[in-house]
Amino acid sequence: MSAPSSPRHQTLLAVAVETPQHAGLGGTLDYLSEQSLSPGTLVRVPLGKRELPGIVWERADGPTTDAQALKPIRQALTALPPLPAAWRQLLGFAAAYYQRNLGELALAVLPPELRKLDATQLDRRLKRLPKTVAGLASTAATAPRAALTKDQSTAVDEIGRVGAGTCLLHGVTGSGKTEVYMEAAARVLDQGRQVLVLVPEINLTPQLEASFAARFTGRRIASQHSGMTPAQRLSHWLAAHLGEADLVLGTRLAVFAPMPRLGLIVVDEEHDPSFKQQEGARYSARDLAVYRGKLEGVTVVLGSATPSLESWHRAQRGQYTLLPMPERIGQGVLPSLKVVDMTNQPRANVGSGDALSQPLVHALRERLARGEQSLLLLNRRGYAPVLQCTACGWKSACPHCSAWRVFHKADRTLRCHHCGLAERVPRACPDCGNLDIHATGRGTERLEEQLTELLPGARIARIDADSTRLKGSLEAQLAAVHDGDVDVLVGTQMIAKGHDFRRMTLVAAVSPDNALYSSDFRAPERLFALLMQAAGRAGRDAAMGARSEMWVQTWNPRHPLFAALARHDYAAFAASQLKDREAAGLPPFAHLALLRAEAKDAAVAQRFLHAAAEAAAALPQSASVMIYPPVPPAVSRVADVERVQMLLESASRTALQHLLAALQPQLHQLRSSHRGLARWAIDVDPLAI
DNA sequence: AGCACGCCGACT
DNA sequence: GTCGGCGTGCTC
Repeated sequence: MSAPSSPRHQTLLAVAVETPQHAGLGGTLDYLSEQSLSPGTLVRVPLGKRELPGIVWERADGPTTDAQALKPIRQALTALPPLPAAWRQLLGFAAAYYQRNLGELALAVLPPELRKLDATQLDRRLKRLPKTVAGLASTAATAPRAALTKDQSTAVDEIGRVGAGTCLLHGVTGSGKTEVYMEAAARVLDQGRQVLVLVPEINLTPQLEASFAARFTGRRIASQHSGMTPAQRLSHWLAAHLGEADLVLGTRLAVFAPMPRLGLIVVDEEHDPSFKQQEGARYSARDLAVYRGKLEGVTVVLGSATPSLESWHRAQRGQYTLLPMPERIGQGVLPSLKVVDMTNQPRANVGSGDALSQPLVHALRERLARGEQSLLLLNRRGYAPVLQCTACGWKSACPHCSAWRVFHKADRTLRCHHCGLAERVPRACPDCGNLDIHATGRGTERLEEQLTELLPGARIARIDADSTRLKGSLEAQLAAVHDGDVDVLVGTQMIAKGHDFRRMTLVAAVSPDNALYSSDFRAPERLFALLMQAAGRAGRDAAMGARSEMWVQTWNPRHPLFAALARHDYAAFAASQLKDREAAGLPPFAHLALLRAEAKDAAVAQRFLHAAAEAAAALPQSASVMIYPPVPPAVSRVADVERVQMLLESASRTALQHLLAALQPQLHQLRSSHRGLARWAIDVDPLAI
């Protein structure tokens, strides 16, 4: 006869478990355990009929749930050192700030492979770890090191001096920011501490990895990005967590890598929108990096040639230490700006889809004759953004989205860039049978085609999301450009990032105007960053730098953005933008949150948000928060799902936070009274509104 | 979110 | 007679 649940002493544990927020289960769940486990311990717990991974958390002295009903944990994975207090604090803060369930976020940022393991499997992985860790040590030949410039060594000294604070390293392209990161990292590594480096995109990791590997021969470098295999992700993460890795390099999710000896955090290209997660928990890895720095008492270095206005503003107010590096290394000169006033160009030239003005074509021919390279930027892939029937006015609308389908000439398809629907392009108008369908506007494919006509014999290449779909093709195409096999390169913004083209003496923005008057309040900031970055592609070679040019074709030649760009004057641009933002009550002078709702029927989403607005307005916490009426976003329907969003705005971040926290439970309730609502989500500090 | 239970239509 | 549609409800 077996005694059911002997009165053995059972301790009460709070466990963070992956329960979606709409499950109505907040914070942590309570479980029983035979042994007392320290917070941060990975456990496996029963939830309903399932067994899920969880993390032991600090237990708030809340009401003790009916102890009889509590279930015991299934397993404690004590072979893994507990996730440190600083990590738990970071996750606790992030979950609260971005309005997500703690367990959902905490488990989501662990390597997916780790969540699946039981104690036995974990033991096995940990036994094998020393071997993988040994493989992390850089075996690259140590690169010869150039002496630091005065700006660089000043910056490095400042970073060392700042202690627990944030530095904004404002260095123009080519000023050698990477050298500063590495030198600052070297000092920290020499103290036996770890360094975390965040980059915006996977594409940029191999490059930086190579630089760090060459600078730190023998050091163990771990990576964290979504391009790794699950097994790699896990072993590199374990190396970070166990303090076996010296450097951790990765994309935004790396901000959550536990590092027991953390001594420095670097965020490269801190202005890059990729640091903001755009689905699920919409966190900003850059902002969390700053918070983590404070939490762990380590220096955070934010680097950019064109800082985000948020960071710049903080630097101006003395909250961040500004480290300016205005000079390019090796006599590199920034290219001079040529603004083509499109209002002065012959109509025939600009009317019918010709993207290029005569002066620009002339400049391209000059480069061609001299054997130099040119780069043309056009932020729209495909051949033409829309097809139109000349007889009845039919347009190539997507049946599932409120957007036009883009004409891709290469494979004769109409493609929706929102839902992915691709169909063969119709030979005649589907509505009236007219054979004359007109391609309106231009994308990179069409620009490439036009260049082929305008520059006979020139070797023209195109790099965009379509031309680089296959793995490794981006690298191959970039290599072709480097090897001089390309005269004119056409591409979207993806080529403006991080690649140096030594023989490039002309960079042109073909059609940047839409960003100037976009409804997206960050569009000018992004355009300026893109153009500065693109300009930085040219003129790195001192000999060629002198005749390097940045061209801009615009209908608004007097726009102050171009004046600032001509002087490469980020500070002036930022000042004027900040003035606009202040006048308009936008970040960094106000704090924003979006409440988004999705439904098959737009009216359902509308009603839900209206109810949410009423509920919010009735809360005492809404006192200093502006609640705007729900509106559809620019593209309101995607894949037959209608979207509506509501803006909340406040001068006080805390006030906004309090309102969101108070509103959340009400939103869960409202959901049940709004049948047909697909989902809702809160986006704190949204990039676009 | 999963994963149950639960109550109505076309098949071996 | 059962297999299975997804509506409703619960998970410490």
